[in-house]
Amino acid sequence: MLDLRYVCDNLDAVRAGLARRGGTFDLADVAALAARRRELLALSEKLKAERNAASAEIAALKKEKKNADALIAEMKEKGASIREYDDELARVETTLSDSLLRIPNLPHASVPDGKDSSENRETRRVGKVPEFAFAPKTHWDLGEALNIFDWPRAAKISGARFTVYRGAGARLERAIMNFMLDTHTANGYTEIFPPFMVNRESMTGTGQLPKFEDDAFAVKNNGYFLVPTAEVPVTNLHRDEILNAADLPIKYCAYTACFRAEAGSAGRDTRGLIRQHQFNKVELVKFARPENSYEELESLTRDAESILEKLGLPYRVVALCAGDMGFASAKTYDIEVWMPSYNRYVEISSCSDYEDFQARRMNIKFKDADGKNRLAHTLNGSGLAVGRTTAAVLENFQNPDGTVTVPEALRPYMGADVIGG
RNA sequence: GGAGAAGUACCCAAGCGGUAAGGGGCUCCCCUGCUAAGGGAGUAGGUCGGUAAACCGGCGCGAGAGUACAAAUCUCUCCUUCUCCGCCA
Repeated sequence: MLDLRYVCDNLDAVRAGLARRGGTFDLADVAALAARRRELLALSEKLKAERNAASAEIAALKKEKKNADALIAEMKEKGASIREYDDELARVETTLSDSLLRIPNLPHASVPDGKDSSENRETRRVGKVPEFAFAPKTHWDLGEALNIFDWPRAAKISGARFTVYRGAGARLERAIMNFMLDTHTANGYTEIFPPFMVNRESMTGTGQLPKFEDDAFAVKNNGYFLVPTAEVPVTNLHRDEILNAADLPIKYCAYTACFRAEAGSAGRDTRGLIRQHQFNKVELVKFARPENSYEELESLTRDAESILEKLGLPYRVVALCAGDMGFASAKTYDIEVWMPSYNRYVEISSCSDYEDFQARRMNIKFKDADGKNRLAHTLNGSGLAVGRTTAAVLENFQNPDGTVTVPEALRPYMGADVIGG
């Protein structure tokens, strides 16, 4: 959520920033509602001050057993006016906050212009893309031949876009998860294991609601949502809190299963592990001081990349252009791993600085050196998507005979050097 | 799932229609070689508005609604915690 006062005082700058994302937003409405809100507040508060003074008088009169009927009658009328103002105020504030909650974040100045992913800017490329002396297989063909994935049965017990892992496949997924968590905790991130269902307030706090309700799975009998990412429960840990400034930056890592409706992506990535209704992910979350949150974004991105480096998987980092960024983000780097079956780099992590956009929704502050409360900055990034990492390991380390060499870093977790054979 | 109890500040806690007691802690001061003890004063977070500040005002007793001139106090709905019962990995 943008700061209402800032929006009203800088209408043109805000319009220009939002225009970089594409789409149009009716800010005139917001400004008009904000002005009306201030008017109503002034009217209502003046009467309330009078009422408070009169209440004290009435109490004093009653104590002295004197008649207060005239004053009470007068206050009765004022009370009716207060109610009218407050009713309109409530309507104005509801509309206003609903509008604000649907306006995306402003892109940071360093974010490149552009309308979609074709205009993202490559920042760096690491590792060597493998050249196979044989025709490499896709991870779904490899997986079926090795009997480590069972999609027909996943479809039977659940439906499309679900996977059953078995044997070495299940073990590999778990090995990768543990390797990621161990790496991040060794690097100063505190491990969190949060609930996989959250309430509406949490989904609103990180920005999934109210605008993107169709993308989430809602639980029918209690109104909870299945988490689309650990970002939601973990960032909301500190909702409505004033953090100790000395504790910043706070760094968390968390594994959760992630659940996404994938509305609107019918027909895309229908085979393999790339796009699932349920997938595993290890997430990194930071709470930072505003003055160095962009440094924290750089280091968070590096921390996510370190997983790919340790595994020996080739990847690149791209800075998303303004038109391709997520709703709440001020700046995003995607990390893309080389996926032989796609013959291109495929997103495996998205690292974002939200500045105070989420913190304002969630009311997350910290006490400054001069004792003032300021909004914290929140950041997060996948560290990494586990299923896509499994796919990348299988494809990049496959051998001509259909076996897969286990990367060195995973061997202690796998208890094996090779899958199959 | 059933029955009961409770939610007031950093902590404990009183108040149960008429401007939010008290204690601990914390901050400052006094008193003492130092410390401890003692004495005094201050201490309702936040947030919204006038307005950038001083200052003034609105809201605030778990959340939201209602009754009333006036709500921590009365009514309703919800949330959380605790106790007992039931069920359960």
